[in-house]
Amino acid sequence: MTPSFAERLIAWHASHGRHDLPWQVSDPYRVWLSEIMLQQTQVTTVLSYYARFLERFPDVAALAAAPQDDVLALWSGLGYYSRARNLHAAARMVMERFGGTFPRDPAALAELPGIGRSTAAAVAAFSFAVRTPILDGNVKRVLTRWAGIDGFPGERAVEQRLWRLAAELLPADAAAMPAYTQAQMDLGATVCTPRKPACMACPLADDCAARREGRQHELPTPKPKKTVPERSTVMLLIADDAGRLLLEQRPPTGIWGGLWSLPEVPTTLEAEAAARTRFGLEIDPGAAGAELVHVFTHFRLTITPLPARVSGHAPVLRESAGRWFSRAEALAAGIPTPLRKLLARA
DNA sequence: AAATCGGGGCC
DNA sequence: GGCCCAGATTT
Repeated sequence: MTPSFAERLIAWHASHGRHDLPWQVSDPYRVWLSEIMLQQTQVTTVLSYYARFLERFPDVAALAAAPQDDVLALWSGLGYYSRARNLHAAARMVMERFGGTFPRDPAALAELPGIGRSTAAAVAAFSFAVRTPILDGNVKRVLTRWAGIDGFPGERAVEQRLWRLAAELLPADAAAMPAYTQAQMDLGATVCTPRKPACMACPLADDCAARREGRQHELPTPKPKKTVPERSTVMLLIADDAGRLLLEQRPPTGIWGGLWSLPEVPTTLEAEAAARTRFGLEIDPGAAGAELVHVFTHFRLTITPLPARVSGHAPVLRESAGRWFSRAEALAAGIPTPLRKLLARA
């Protein structure tokens, strides 16, 4: 009798899986934090952020008690800043609704902001050995290949089929859930990789549909692609006599939500008027610096940096709309990556 | 169902 | 330059 899907994965994980990751613990706070950081972010990138974050916020109570700016500052550079805002909000909900103790029910976990079905399942499986399936990018890749499932996994029908299959393949023994869940992630990350999968090292190769049909490189079916729009903006580097820069906090939602960034105008022509109306500052713009291209998933942003010196005050002074940051203060704050690059230039 | 959210690693 | 990554939320 050949071992089951789950049995083979667990046996493979025991000898070939990753066992040294810092979030491989049963503390739901640490598991949750790692899962959020690992959403769309690779393990090697997360490691240093995770250590720094835990040092500053060792438990959910410490995180809940912190100001949002502190949380965003530690998140700066990781991207998808709604993750940080949701993390903070969820910490406060855990304190208020659950007295600081994470629920073990995946459905309850999924009601916390930033925790979807798969992340909730991962937290429950790792922390409490709940018998519930995950379906992240790794698992989607493993399952579409092993079962030979065609169609983009982002489509509802395909995704539903994958969830059903993931549930059917769960190990019988709930105690095996932490190892089984980790095994799926590790197999996807180290063997069943997007390019050049190491099928010779795969415990599922014997009955893998994609391997049998030579379709490893066709599955999962890629997302239909579209052309990305181009956008441009001018970022004002307004400096005072002390050389400090004027930053403003971005709206809580949207791109770089809640982060501190440079004031922006559509074109250099609007710079002086914007400084006057928004901040009550008279400025003397210099020559525009070299353009900086920043690529997002869904558009390309060309940034023109425009340095300017404060030359006086308008009748109505509104510096409260912004805040003066020294270079060191700016680098320590929650700022988007392009600003970090601009600060590194001079 | 599609769009919105970033940034880094990798080929 | 394109694709990928331990996705969730909004529209």
